[in-house]
Amino acid sequence: MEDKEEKKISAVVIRRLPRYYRYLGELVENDVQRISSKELSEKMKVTASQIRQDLNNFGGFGQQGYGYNVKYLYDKIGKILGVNEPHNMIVVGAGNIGRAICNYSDFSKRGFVIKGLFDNNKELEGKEIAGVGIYSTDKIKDFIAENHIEIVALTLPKAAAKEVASVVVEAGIKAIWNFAPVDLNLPPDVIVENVHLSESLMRLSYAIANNKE
Amino acid sequence: MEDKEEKKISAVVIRRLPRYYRYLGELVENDVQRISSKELSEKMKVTASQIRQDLNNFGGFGQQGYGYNVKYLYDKIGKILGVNEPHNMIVVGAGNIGRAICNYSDFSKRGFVIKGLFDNNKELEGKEIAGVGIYSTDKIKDFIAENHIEIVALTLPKAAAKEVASVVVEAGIKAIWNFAPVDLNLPPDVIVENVHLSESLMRLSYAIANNKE
DNA sequence: AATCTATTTTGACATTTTTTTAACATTAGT
DNA sequence: ACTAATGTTAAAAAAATGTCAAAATAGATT
Repeated sequence: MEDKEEKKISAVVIRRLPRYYRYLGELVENDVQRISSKELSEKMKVTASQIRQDLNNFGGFGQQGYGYNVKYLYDKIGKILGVNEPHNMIVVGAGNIGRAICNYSDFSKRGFVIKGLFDNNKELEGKEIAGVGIYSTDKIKDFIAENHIEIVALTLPKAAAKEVASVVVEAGIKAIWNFAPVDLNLPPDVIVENVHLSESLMRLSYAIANNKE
Repeated sequence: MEDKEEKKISAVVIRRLPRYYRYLGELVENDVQRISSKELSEKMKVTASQIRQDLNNFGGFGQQGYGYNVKYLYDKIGKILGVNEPHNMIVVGAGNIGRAICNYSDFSKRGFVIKGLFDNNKELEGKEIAGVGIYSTDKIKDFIAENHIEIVALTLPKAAAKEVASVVVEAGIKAIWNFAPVDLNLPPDVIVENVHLSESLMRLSYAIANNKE
């Protein structure tokens, strides 16, 4: 076994990285050259120790007595997160959320390129939204093969989401961004990132009910 | 100090509750009367121990030798999450995400009642989306006071989100559902639930980059 | 320009806290 | 009486925090 190097990074760490990335991006924009874990921790309201610990999972990006070079660290985290190279993506379901994703230019800035929007509504076929062409759902499989699609966003009702999920997995897709309120049970090598708005809202309502101090 | 009963429930537990609630809801729909933590754990792919542990944070809802009564447990969790009584809500920002929220009927089923949609675009004023009236942003403060609004959803660019956040907090709002890619730094008694789509997508791209096994 | 000193700050590790999993005694159902 | 399954306690694992030696900087001094 030559996998001695493969230390698995825990999910809680990964969950924090994009936030670091966002803050560092703002610093880059403001031409800040360097930052210490202490300073960053104050901005972000986490402990400096955690920031250093998290970063050291991937190697030492800082320098003692100096801190971190902002641009360098930003690029490093970007690379870790895989936003240094483009990812082709399609969206299935041309409802409001599907359209919102197509319209949201931040994704393409980060290298997430939306190649097509799919919907069962025949009337939409041939039209486009924010420059993204709309196609009939039955063309998904071919489209995936022909356009090197890596990510499929599902913005559909739950039954439809399940169906489409198995179709695209058959077509070789390994990454699904799921907005339907359902757990897609897919093979273990398929990654599903869920965005469950109802659950998010319920957490908020829990907090409201228990906000007495 | 008479707060001896106030054991703080950890955030990871709360994060799991809505998912239990969803599964139990499906069981209710399918007229399932009872379920054991073991059975539920197999469906949900978590340990039975965790389910029991989580539920026992709030008291014993089950019965030894029997399991849990589905409907009873469903209602109990619903009550814990605060979805047993309605919450009035407004959405600020009539872009795609704002409209998606207004259109999504599941929220109102759960008692989240959208009373108004606000936008700076004067042309939208007076119109409505999915039965929700659209108003000018400068009317927010009065509207909150007159309509007993509890939750404000912010579906705006980050600068605008920050501005509106401080306005609504001044108006007494304690719960914000934030879709803008920014950390709203608000007083500690104001709860912010973030939905950061870019961060979600980056976690997916991290997983893609590290999906070799 | 070189050297010294005080200060800063990382990376590593030790400790503490939290979270998860396992074990089991107890209770209810069959 | 036997089985099933909870609630609870204990153990294990994971995560967060605190500590500190080593390294580098920045400033002072020669």
